[in-house]
Amino acid sequence: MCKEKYFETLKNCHLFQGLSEKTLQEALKYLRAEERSFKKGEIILHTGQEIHYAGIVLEGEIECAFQDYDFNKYNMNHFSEGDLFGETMACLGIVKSPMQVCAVTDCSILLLDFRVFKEAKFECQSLLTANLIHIFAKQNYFLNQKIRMVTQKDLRGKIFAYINSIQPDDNGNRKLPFSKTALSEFLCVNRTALSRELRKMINERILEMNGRNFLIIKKEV
Amino acid sequence: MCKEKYFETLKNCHLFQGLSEKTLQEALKYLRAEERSFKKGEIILHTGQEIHYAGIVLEGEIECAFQDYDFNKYNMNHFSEGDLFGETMACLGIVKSPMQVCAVTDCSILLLDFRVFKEAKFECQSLLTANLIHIFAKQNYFLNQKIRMVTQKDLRGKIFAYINSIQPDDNGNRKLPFSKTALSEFLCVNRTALSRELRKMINERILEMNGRNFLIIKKEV
DNA sequence: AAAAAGTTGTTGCTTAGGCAACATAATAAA
DNA sequence: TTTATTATGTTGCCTAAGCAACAACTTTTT
Repeated sequence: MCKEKYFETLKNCHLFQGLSEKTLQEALKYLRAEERSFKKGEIILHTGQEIHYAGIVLEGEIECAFQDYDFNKYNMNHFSEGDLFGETMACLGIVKSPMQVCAVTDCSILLLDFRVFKEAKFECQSLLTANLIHIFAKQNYFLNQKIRMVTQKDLRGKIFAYINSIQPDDNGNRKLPFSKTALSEFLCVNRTALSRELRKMINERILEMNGRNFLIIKKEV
Repeated sequence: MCKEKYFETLKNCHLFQGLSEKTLQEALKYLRAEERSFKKGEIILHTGQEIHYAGIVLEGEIECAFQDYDFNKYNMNHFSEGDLFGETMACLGIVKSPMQVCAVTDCSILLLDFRVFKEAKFECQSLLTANLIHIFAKQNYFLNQKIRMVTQKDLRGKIFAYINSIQPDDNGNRKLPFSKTALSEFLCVNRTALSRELRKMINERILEMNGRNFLIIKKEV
């Protein structure tokens, strides 16, 4: 369970706002709280690693980032003492982390089992809140994806990130859900530049395009 | 209250998942649901307009965007039938909308008063969920801001968007909470390019810089 | 079916900004 | 204090991608 030492930090954490010491203790038990320590530079959560927990930073600094095949790092977020992280994945029930969490300094983390939030009771209000939480988590996830796409360093990276995010059908075809003009707006790039880059990718046999259908031929290594 | 016509849409909306027809009716009453219609191209919510409501798209398509002083549009999100929007602002209690919501096609919207979600009951679980919702809303807001920054079309725009987001002290000074190197990572730009652009802005007397302290002299018009 | 509105592709021109390569401060660690 | 380490600034080179201007095609509206 949680050490006395971090009590103040927890009381100031938004998640526990308004709770008395006694109920805080109950809440921690309810959430199966567990403390972990990490050294500076240590990876707290690897890309692809399974997660069932959210975490609170008790001490130190951590950061959250996407990492590419070519080890480009896309900075997403910094967390310091009292911050909650990982709640999106935990609430969405995504078990394989799409990003990496890493210790910027030596730090101490409190793990919380967020699966309990999904045990909704069947009266109207708690159902609504459970649903709302799910919506938030989804929206959050979407925004993360969007940031990931728009921060790719070149147009090709953005295109790839987007097309990859579309679920392929049985033949590996990925259908663009809207016009290419809309895609350029979504990716915040110039439409004609998008058109040009797509042409290039097709000429280089990286991609096949048939109207709004895409087929990835050669994965970027 | 809500027309029969849209009952199916509402039942398929994630917010109301798991509710019976009867409880759905109760929930709508509880949330003070009101229907509104908009024509294609019409603005549903202006930048800066006061909001106390979230909304569900009953019919049609809408889009959500930041709009700049120079009328550049930063596409954020599309919503279609059954989608919930505006919940972040509603939950955060931000009354002046930082973005514009606009009808892509003729549409029908159901307004919901989300202030009720904040009437937390004082038992542990409902408090936790209320807090979690707040955290989500904040995180969401943050991600929106971040997208807004990284999608600015030039470096100067990104810098401006970032510096503006820092609360100034009484003298109008804005203190960078981290190193400039970290800023370049956060904005996903090249560090040396950032350094160069800051130099330019200082030479043009747009900005004053003193270590990590910034003073905006001339606001972009 | 005609007109209007929207989508897609193409191709020059131009430049913002990424990158490399360096120097110098400022902090932190030994 | 000395030595690492990390932060910051500068500058030249070069290319990716924004923009304008156009043509052709599709879809929607009347």
